[in-house]
Amino acid sequence: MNANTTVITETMKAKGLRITPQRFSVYANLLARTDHPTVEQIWADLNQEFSMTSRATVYSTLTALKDVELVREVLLEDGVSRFDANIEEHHHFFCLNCKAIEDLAWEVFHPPLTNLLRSGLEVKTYEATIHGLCDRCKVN
Amino acid sequence: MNANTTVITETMKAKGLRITPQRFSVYANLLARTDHPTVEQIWADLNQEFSMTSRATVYSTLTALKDVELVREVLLEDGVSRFDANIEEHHHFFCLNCKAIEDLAWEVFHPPLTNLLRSGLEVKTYEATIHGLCDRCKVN
DNA sequence: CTTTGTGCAAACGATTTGCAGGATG
DNA sequence: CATCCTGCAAATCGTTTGCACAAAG
Repeated sequence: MNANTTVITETMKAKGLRITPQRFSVYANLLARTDHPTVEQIWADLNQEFSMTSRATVYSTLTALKDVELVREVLLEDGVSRFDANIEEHHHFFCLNCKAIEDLAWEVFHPPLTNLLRSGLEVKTYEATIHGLCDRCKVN
Repeated sequence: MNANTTVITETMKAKGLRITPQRFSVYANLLARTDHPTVEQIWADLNQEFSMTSRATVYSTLTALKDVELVREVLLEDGVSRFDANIEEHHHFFCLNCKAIEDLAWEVFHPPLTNLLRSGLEVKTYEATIHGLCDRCKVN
């Protein structure tokens, strides 16, 4: 049990989550990647060598992690939910060609000019998505 | 056939779309509202008095309109696509309580500070969503 | 031991698809 | 009259649910 393992376990415990091998590996997998995987991708990844978890458990684990705000759900494409263990405030870059998703620094956008909003709207949070081409897909 | 009807027909023709009663009414319905309806809502609206179109046709019409950029698809909630005939650049406000969606002026956000982006990313478009409470849902 | 999680299979809801008949340009 | 659209039903796909069993604290 290395340091990282302990950190993950403690983080989950601190949020009141019961630790199981399935939950641990779903969260560890998500923490180790930055590509905003779908349930299917996480599930495939965890079951590559041997059966580790069912799809239904991946779903329920992600719901639990979302409820305690350890992961976020990202909706950029039609028909699939993607997940992100980066819970810092940030924006997203979406490659129109290869559909890759990348995190962007929060400072990339100035806060909204709330004086331009119709009065009556109460702002809680905001976030932006930039659509474009990543370096691999760009025609140079 | 009033002026508005002509405008709608001409707009569609100009984009190379074949005009049918179904297509006309889907687009006219979407133009007349600002609430970003789902397919189900458009379909229910058109079939209130008498049967006007099938769900499948609403889907295919929206796909056609999207392809020629007369409507936009908006993804803010899980599991449903919403549509918007406002094709001007704009942002969205999403009420966390009643799920209502409102268009926001483009100027509400300054353009992204592209110098803060990882070099290699080519920006095409961007848009932001503000999550908050609308006047009806806000506790005063 | 009591509570909560797991996994399977069935259920679901939104969207897509195949195809025969019908309308459009 | 050739092409494209419509509508129905069946199919698909992501996600949820019910339930019996197993594991966690």
